[in-house]
Amino acid sequence: MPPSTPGAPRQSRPVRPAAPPADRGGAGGRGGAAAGRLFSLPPGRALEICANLHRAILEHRIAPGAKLSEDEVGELFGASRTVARAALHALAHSGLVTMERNRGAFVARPDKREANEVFEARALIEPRVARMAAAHAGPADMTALRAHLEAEHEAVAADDKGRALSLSGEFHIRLADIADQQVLAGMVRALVARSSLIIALYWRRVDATCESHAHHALLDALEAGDGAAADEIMRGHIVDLRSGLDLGERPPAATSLAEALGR
Amino acid sequence: MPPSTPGAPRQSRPVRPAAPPADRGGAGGRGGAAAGRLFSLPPGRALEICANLHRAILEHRIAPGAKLSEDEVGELFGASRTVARAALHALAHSGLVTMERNRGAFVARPDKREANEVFEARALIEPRVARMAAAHAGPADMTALRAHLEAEHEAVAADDKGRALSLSGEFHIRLADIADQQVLAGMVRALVARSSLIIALYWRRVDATCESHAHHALLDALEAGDGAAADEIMRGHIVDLRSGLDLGERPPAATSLAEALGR
DNA sequence: CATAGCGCAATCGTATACGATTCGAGATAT
DNA sequence: ATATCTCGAATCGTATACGATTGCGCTATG
Repeated sequence: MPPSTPGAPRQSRPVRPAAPPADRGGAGGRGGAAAGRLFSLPPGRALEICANLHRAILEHRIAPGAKLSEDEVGELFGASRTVARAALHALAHSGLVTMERNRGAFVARPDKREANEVFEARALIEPRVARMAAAHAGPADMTALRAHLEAEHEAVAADDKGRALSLSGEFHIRLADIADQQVLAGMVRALVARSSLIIALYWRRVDATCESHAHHALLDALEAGDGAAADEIMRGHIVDLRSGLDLGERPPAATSLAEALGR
Repeated sequence: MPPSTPGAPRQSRPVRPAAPPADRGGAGGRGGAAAGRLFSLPPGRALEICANLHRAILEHRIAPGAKLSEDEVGELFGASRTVARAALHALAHSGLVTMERNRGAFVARPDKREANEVFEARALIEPRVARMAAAHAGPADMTALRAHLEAEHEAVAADDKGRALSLSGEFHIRLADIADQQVLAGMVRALVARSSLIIALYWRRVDATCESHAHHALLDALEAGDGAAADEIMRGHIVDLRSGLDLGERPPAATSLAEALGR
């Protein structure tokens, strides 16, 4: 319909937020359609923008603290400010951006305290999710997970940090979907997203990012249907992740801004 | 302040959705300001509408399934559709309303499955929160909690079901605030809100609603600084709550609509 | 030279307008 | 009498317009 009208003077490169419009759906097992929704937005342009920004942030293509002007976002995606605004609000609710009245939206910059809280929450929730996943995983799920790990390896091999991190987080989300717990899955989604911000700010370990063998171990536990093992492995994995953060340091000074996104 | 410009032809009484504009702040202990925010909206009219609808839903003044027309909500609160829309979106993000494209917003009607998931999540999260609260609670917190229990009793004595339920839920939120865990507190807030919808749909126990002595027992555990006890009591409390639901029954047919809110 | 006052540009908040979609009532044919 | 089709009202989705607020740079002054 209307969006195709590229003729408009609005050129401004589309910033190519990431890959094609490929939506992640598909592969997942029984998860179902509704379970995969990141935001509680009705399908539409706003959701598309939301998903794109979400990915861009998760892949560290936009730095924490960057300003997300409504005008800019709108023009960038060829939509009006109204739509951009809705997308930013959705992002704000998921904790990825903060909004200040009459000031605008900014990519969130979780402080040390919040970072600790996020990982404490993950340490509480995800082991249980892993346990449930072990109880629910079917052959199709295992196949999908194996393919996912493969993709993770490829990203690491290609030294594509952003994508590797993104996939690593997505692994946790897939587990939640397999566990067939939509409520917990929603929480995991939000926590993983915020974790990405935290990692962007406080990560200190330079070596193999999240490519720890924990994911493989989890796969094994799931295959064996060993819920207790999955629980324990996940707990250790989260603790390990947190240990890779430097939570004694003060948040690095606010980085420049939107221009840090490649402009 | 600014909206005083009543000159506009828009009269429509503000509908006084519930009680005075009393915001719940204050009493809470160290929680702080930011912790108490229900929605990630910048202060403004939208937040006010959001909070009002939120309370109305939590007090069962609006039934699950009721339609929330943008026009209607807007005129009801003397705001334009734009603002109403933002408020409804915020509510949708917190899971209290569902939005269907080109159809509108409706108060959510969690199905049996979702109800179970919500209480499973609460059974996982809240015991831990209670344990943390026991470790953090100070004298001021205890005083506030005692006052809160007092209010709960009063509401029950006055046979004000809606308010009693609302206060009962708020008790759980206060615990999360005392625990000084904003992330978990946010989750508890959302879960409590959804629980209210679930109770509206599936509650079967007619006797003393949530006025079980569990809250008193929790108070005692907190006072003694006994985290383990608080954990266990809370777990039992959640299980008890869930046992009061009839999750074998099919959701009652959708009630009329917004007019059920007293207008 | 440092500081306070002032004006302007940028951005957000809100309202309104118009096109698109959906659902339901009424008419018509079988 | 029932089922189907068509048309219309209601409601949402999106765009645009205007007023308000904020922050910043410039100028004037002690």
